[in-house]
Amino acid sequence: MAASNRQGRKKLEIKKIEDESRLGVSFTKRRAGIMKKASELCTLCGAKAAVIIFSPKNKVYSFGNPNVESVVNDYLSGNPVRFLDPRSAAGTQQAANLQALNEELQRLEDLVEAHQRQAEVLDEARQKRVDKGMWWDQPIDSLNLRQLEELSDKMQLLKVNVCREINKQRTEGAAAVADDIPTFAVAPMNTVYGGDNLPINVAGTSGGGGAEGEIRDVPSLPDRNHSGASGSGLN
Amino acid sequence: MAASNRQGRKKLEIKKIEDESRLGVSFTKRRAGIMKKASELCTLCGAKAAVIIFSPKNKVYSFGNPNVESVVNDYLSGNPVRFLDPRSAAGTQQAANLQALNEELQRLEDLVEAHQRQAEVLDEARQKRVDKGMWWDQPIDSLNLRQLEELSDKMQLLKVNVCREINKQRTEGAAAVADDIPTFAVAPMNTVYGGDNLPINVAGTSGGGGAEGEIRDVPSLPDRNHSGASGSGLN
DNA sequence: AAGACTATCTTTAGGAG
DNA sequence: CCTCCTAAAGATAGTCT
Repeated sequence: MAASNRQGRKKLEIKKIEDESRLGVSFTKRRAGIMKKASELCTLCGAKAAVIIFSPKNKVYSFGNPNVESVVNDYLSGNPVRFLDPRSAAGTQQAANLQALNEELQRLEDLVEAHQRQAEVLDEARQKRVDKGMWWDQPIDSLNLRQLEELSDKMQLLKVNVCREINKQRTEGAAAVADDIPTFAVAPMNTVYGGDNLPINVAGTSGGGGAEGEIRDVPSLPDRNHSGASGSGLN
Repeated sequence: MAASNRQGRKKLEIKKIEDESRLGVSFTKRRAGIMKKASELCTLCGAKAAVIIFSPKNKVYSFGNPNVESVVNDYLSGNPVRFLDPRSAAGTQQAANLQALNEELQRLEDLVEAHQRQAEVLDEARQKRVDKGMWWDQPIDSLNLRQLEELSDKMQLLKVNVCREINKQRTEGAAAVADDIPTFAVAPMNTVYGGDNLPINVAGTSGGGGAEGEIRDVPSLPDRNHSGASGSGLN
């Protein structure tokens, strides 16, 4: 009914909306829009895509074709990781740090590999023993256990080194960043920040206004078939 | 240029585009559109978001605010815990890096702890059973084994993330920070850090773009399923 | 807070260079 | 592969129910 004097859309500057209630409405509308666009892209072009959005209140919304996990997985595993190149910092103290870190990483990797092999062997071996009715043979997992502990040790070490390395880098570039940001530490890492005791999705980003975002464009990588589509209820 | 008979937009059905060349053009345009929308959503509403798109030819494109890793990590772990005050470096790229790294480190710590506990329990339990003469009880190490494999997976992931973060921090500083609307500039992540590009992951494409895609909306933590033994060792 | 409406702004198919 | 153009299709801010 009514007057036809309805207002139409007004141009909106792309900057943080301060009005909470409008922000919420816009968020909902735009979120839906993005999801729709993403699904259209998938349908039209046969692309695989994932969209993950955390509302300002940290609720999660996501879209994925064929599903989020698969896409994220491919993304993660498709980004080749190179060890750090000490040469780029040749002669500096950093070079030494990187060198140490690299060694740590290498050892870590070796361990992982060894463990994977070990796991296979273990499984196979046990299966074999079981098949033969030698289900009592058990010294095997004490070995397993030792490896596990070694692994833990290595991880601790890695963590320490990474912390130290990061701290060093941060101090060096302090000019730009300024301020005394809490230092990375191995021990006191339990200082929970964020205050609120939300059971799950809490994000402490509060103050941050920035919204630059990062965009990347990587050459390629073949992908593997992952199917599956889990359905999930809306909330 | 003769005729000014320019055609305007035509309605397009939302179904797979068969014409390869048109598909490519549409893909490019729509992909850019989605990225833009996502960044606008982040700016307007202060949301965190990540978009990952695989072209039909499996090239990867992504957007993330504050960065893909962080959002994906939060999505995967469902519990963003902050240990550093993000505000101290609010808005800077470093803040994002530190945050992501911190998350990884926390997870690492948790893993180590869990495994140490596990190791103790295992050892104790077995000892107890052995003492009681129940040396036949062995289902225990099948569990052990599963955990081991999961651990390996996580370490792999950890390594990836740590490496990337470190590299990012090292290369930063020279990188001009484009202000303004996030330019969808290409940041060649694959640029060699260690020397050369190694062949990385493989995966079968099977362009089957299904169709639908899955949309989810959860206030709580999503499932953390990511089994799949991705083959190949990147790195 | 959820829909409906509408005027307007934004995206993009198709085509040309 | 791009960029630019046009005009139609689509998304949506503001408003009212």
